[in-house]
Amino acid sequence: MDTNKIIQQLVQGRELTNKLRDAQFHDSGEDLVIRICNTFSNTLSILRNCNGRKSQDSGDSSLKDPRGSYKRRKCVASRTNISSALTDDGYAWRKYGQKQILNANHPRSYYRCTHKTEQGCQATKQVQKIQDDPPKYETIYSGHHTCKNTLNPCHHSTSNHSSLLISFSLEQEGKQNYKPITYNNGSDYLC
DNA sequence: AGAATTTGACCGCT
DNA sequence: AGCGGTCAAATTCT
Repeated sequence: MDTNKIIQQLVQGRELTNKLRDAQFHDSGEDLVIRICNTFSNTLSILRNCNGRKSQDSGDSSLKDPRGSYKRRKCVASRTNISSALTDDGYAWRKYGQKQILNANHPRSYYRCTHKTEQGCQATKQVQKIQDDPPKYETIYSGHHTCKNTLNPCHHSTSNHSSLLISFSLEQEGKQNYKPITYNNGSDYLC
């Protein structure tokens, strides 16, 4: 397939969304537009990754091993998402660590997939607040979900945005649905 | 009671 | 040596 054309189209879409965001800076719509921008950015970075260095990683090395000899994950393909709020990405995450990072005002939280133990899912993410007012959070995703996420999406009858969010989330993650509920400090997202 | 979070320690990398 | 990522025991929550 012609990934260059796809990238070109996505770039155009992102730019248009940026213009839209600048034009209408109202609270309710802004968050959604930011999400859309992030989706474009993520898709682009994924495509560029595939384009640039194909065979590089192919699965993540053995990171595990009992204490004393575990190897750190390095150069794993990652995606960065910057959001004005802590948003649910549809996966169940378990927090496993928190660190104060040098020259950062806020600690960084480390999450791994809840299904890591049962299904060996290697997906992880790091969440860090990068700005106070207005709050902005940077989420760095590493690895891919190999788990079968058993969580079902919430269908709040009051939410008119859910269908939109679902479709974009599907694009972003390649599977699973978006559940528009509040972030729950890293624990499982349950309806 | 089981699951999730917190937090200090450990370990690899630079 | 210092930093950042992960582990795992202790603690808290449901």
